[in-house]
Amino acid sequence: MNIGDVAQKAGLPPKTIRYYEDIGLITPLRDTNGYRVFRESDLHKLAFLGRARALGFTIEDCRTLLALYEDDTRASADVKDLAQAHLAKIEDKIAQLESMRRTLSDLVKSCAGDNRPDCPILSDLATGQH
Amino acid sequence: MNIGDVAQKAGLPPKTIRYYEDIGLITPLRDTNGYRVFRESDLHKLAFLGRARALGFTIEDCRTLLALYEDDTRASADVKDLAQAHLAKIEDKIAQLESMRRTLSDLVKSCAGDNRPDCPILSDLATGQH
DNA sequence: CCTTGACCTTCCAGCGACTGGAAGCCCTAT
DNA sequence: ATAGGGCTTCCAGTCGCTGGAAGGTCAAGG
Repeated sequence: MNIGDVAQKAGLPPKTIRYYEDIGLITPLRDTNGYRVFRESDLHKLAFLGRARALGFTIEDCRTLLALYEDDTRASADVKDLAQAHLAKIEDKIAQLESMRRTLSDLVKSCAGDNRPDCPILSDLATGQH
Repeated sequence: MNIGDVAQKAGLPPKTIRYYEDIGLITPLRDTNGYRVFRESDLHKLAFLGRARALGFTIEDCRTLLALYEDDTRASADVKDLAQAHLAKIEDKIAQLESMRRTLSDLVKSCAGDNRPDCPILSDLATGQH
C-alpha cells in the first residue's frame, strides 16, 4: 500500500503519517523507487494512533500505549494508570473551560450589543470588577 | 516602573510582557540605560490583557479588544460579537473534551488494572470496537 | 573602590503536533 | 510527448510563550 491508500483507510492525512514515521512511531518499508510501502501492521498501528490521538492522548502517551500494546507481558494496571492520568488532565481542562464559559456567558448576557459604546465586557476586562 | 514591578502588579511574567511589546500590544518608554519604563497606562493595559487571556481570548482577539476599549465611539455590539464567537469556540471545545471524558472514563472503569495483560483500553484502541 | 547579587537587556532556540508550500521525481494514460 | 496525479524531501510557519546564554546596570556592603 502507498501512503495515499493508507491515509484513506486510517483516516489520517499523508503529512501526519510521514510525521509519525519521522518521530519513529511507525517504520514502513521502502519500494525501489523510494515510495513508502505500508504493511497491514503499519495500517493497524496508524489506526491505533488515530484513535488514541482522538481521545486526546499526547504523542508520547501514544508511543507508550503502542509499546504496551505490543508487549504481551504488560500489566493492565500500567495502561489504566496512563489513561487515568490523562482523564484527570482532561477533567482539569474541562473545569478551566467551564469557568471561562460561565464568566463569558454572564458578560455576554449583560452586554446590550447595540451601537452605543457602554460595554460591561470591556469594563470587566478593564477593572476586574463586575 | 521597571518590568519586575509591573510583572508583579499585573501578574504576568516579565518574559510575557517583553513578548507583548514585541508584538506591539504595548509600547513602554525607555530609560537612558535602556530599561523599559512603564506608565500607569501600560500597567492598566497589561492587567486588561491578563484578564482577557485568562478568559481564553487569543492574542489577536486581545488586540481587537484593546482597540475597542480605547475607541470611545465603539459599538458594544462589536465587543459582544467577539465575545460570543469566542464563547461558541469554548463551548465546542468543552463538548469535544466531554466526549473524550465519557469514552475514557468508561474505558478506565472497564479495565481491571491488575498485573494481567488483558486490557479493554488497548482492545478498544486496537479495534475501535468496545 | 571593589565585589556581589539582583536586576535588566537582546537574541536565539524550543515546545506540540502538525500543516503549507516549493522543487523535483515517478507512473499511467492518452 | 505530454499531462495529471501521486510520491519524495526539506524548510518554514502555526500559537503563546518559555528557557537559556551573554552581557550591561544598579544598589548595598566590606
